[in-house]
Amino acid sequence: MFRIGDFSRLARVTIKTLHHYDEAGLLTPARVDHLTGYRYYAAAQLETLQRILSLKDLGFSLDEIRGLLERGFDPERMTERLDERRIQLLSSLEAEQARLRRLDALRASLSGAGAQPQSIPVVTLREAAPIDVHSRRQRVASLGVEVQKMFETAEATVAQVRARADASPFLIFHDPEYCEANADVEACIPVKAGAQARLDTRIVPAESIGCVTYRGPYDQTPVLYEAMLRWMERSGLALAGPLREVYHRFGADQSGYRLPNHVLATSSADYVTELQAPVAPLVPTRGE
Amino acid sequence: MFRIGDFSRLARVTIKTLHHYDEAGLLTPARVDHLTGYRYYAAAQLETLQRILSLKDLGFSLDEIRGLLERGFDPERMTERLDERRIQLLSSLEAEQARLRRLDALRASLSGAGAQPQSIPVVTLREAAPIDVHSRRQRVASLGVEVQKMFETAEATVAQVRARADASPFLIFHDPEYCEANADVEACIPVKAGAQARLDTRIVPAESIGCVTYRGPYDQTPVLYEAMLRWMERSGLALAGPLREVYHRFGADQSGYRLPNHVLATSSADYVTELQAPVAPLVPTRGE
DNA sequence: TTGCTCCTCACGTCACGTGAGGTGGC
DNA sequence: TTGCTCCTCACGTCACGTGAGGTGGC
Repeated sequence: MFRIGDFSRLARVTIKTLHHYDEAGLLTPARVDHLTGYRYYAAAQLETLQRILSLKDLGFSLDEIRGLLERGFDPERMTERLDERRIQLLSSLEAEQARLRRLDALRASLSGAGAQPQSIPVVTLREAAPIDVHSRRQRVASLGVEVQKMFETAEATVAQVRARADASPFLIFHDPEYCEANADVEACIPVKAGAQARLDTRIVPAESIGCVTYRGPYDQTPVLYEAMLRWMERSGLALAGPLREVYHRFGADQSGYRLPNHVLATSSADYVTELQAPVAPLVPTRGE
Repeated sequence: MFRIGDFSRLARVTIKTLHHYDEAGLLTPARVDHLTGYRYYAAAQLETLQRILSLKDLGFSLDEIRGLLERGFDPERMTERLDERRIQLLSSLEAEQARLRRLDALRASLSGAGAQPQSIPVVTLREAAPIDVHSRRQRVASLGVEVQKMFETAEATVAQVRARADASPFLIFHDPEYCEANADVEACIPVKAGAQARLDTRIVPAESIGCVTYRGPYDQTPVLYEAMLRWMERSGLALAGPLREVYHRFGADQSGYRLPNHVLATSSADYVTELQAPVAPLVPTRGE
């Protein structure tokens, strides 16, 4: 039998940790003195503790460890849990590597001449979920009235079958380079899942995207597109799909459909627009 | 001005996060209605929020971010912080990769025939700090009385100058393979830092070591040595220095010196011994 | 007897999440 | 007027860390 202090020294954990494992029902002392409350541990419990610490090191929570150890040892369940953890670990490894790339990018941009608060990126990287849309695609002479018309008719069509989802409409630029004249564009209206029966829909797939949001008239897009490209370059990312512009707040005609008030702007100064660029790492990430 | 709900949607954070940043003094709303307490955010604050999120993503705490952003932008301080974070990130990346190797090792040992609770390793990996010792090294015919004598005289020598540190004595096996006959061994007594003036000392350097602790007579060492080797192989680790055995609780003569009671055992059944193997990854870890 | 070990509350950490219960805005 | 948005407590999360204040053991 070991007193808690000796036991903790041998296992190189704190007494508080042992208290905690006792409370959590993970490792109950072999004997507890009824009068003094002193905890005494058996030599064999040193091994149990090491197993607990091994599993904790692999990233399991104390609850999971209790589940894995308490009712006998089930190698199959253990294998399953390990496989789950493996996947989590791999993706967190990739995430950390991406983080490191972004950190290096920021560092590099600071050591350049124009070190300014502007160096801290406003572009954010996120994983976009797949989204159902009703869309119309065509080539337009310029990004003006023609595009507006595409959205109006698409909105009206979706409104007729009451399939509008509560998400912002967006425009996809299908040309390899962003261009404003003679552009191949697709106007997309998010629709509810399950609207395929009543409507011509397609799914915009899940992607990693870089995003920047800005307020004001649309003429800022080219500037932000440049900023986006610089960010991608510094972050070690490459364009992996067509660019798109999401309209969070905008002006609309509303003939044949109705939009909630909070998405409508009366002045172009109040427009809220987001530029999105699907991206993929230039350096392929190491997986298996 | 945006209401908090719109602002949070645009930035893809929760309202609660904005509340939290307000409380933390990180991002105070441009205007707060005195009557209703409603928070209103300016369009320019969207950028500030993105910068905050960028830095948070790189792993900075909210406190650190406040420090970096609040009193003007200091590129030098930022660069310093980034460099610190870079080091942390690199080492956590290495740790995660090692974790993955250990997970795979455990997984492999489970799919083998003898899937048993024993598969969960009791060997633990840790970083040992450098340690000052007084030692004597010699070749001994067997690991018995001769070794004991080495420890007794070393303890007595250390005791004379009152330089004993509160740590367990250990034996280093200098032969390339663990052997019990005609072995080149070194008995080490931990001493206080600053004892070099009065005593012949050396420093056992910092190392990554695999450890197993057991209780009972010394005859278990060979068995645990085997277990240690199997663990190293599965974990992708190689022996990187001489093996050692640490005596946490043992029998002693105490002629010419005194040990605290809790390290003394009256029966060999109560001995507590730890086997330590300095290790290094077989696959060199990727750094820069 | 003295100092050391151990005990049980109770609160803190970090970045929010999750209700409860209530009020303002369109 | 109704439903929606927003508000402020207040407590929970996870694996312990950090005292406070007190008692047993050698």
